[in-house]
Amino acid sequence: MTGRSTREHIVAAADRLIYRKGYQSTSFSDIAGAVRISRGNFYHHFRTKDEILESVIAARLAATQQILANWEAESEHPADRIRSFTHLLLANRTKIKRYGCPVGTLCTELAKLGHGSRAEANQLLSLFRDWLRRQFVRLGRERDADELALHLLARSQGVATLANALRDDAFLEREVAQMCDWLKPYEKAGRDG
Amino acid sequence: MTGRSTREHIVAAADRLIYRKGYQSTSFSDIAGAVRISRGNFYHHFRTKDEILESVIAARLAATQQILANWEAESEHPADRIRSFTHLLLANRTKIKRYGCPVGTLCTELAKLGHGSRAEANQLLSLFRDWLRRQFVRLGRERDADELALHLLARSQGVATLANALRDDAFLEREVAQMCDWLKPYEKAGRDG
DNA sequence: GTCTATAGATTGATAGAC
DNA sequence: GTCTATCAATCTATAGAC
Repeated sequence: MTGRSTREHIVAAADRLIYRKGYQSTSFSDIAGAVRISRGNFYHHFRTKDEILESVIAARLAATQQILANWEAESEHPADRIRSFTHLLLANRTKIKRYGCPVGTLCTELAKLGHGSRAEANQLLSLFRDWLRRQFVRLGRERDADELALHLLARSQGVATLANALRDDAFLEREVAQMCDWLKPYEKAGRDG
Repeated sequence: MTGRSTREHIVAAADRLIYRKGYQSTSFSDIAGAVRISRGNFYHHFRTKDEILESVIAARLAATQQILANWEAESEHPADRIRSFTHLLLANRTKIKRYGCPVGTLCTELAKLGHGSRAEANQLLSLFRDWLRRQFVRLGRERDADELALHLLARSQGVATLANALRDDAFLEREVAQMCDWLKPYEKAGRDG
């Protein structure tokens, strides 16, 4: 029980607040209040607000890679792994209904702000995209694996956006089930091949 | 040629800026600069920034209803009308790649801000939802017309989100084509019934 | 109806004591 | 490493002259 460093506390609080309120709406005062430190103490750990964002994105990238690695460890068959991805929407349903997808909403906000960390935020999408692509390759879809990955990514983004706006549980469950239905033909082909 | 009133100019400029930069990022200075009036003059036309947002949403609701009415006038068959909806993504591709979907990004931002006009922004989604639902009813899908409408709405939201993040034209065209493919079975059933 | 001037709050960021 | 005090800029909003 070493306890996390102040820097780690700052990143964790900023991560949470940026997800809930958005980057621009999250002020130093907000983060300072959450971490219980003074605003001035911030600049001992980070030079600018943008630097905090960079650390938050880096932390999310690391966490995402961990999730993807876990899904690979939990299931051998690619179709099961892809289902783990779609079920993220169900596992995080409460937060998604309240705050949307943490990846999609950040990418959208940074795009509108013309923010310099937009590319780094997009890497979060790329992690899922590349991981899904590899699963479809293993299902024998080398030819269109990336298209299929982007299709599923887009579907889940759209579901998160509408689930957030409408706060509709039935819709969310229905769409996840449909994504799994959509996957079935590819799964069969994978087992055949 | 009566010319638009100052108030209309303000709403038009705010609409454009809110789409491009987001609501929170759009300041009175930004709008004043675009309309070429002083900041103080604002408050002769609107009491608060939130009131401008309300007017912008009202203008978008009116414009959306006009678009839907046009689609109905242009095509008699519901499937053709639904295709008009999906082709919005192509017609507005340049803006969507830069700024995302004006409806989805506004709903997402207002949800994160916990803004009072969130419900009004969601009415923009409802306009599309209800209109699509009516088209599916006319295709003989009374039972699941609303589900189908939400499905298509979610798909288009996801496509807009990813097209914005990735700035990928091929992806956008591919997904719109796939939405049209998805529609075909319902269209046939509609013609049969 | 438009302007200038300014209030009052908050923002990101800095300086320096402890 | 944490604090208080403060700066300069920006924001929404108001008051009042013209």
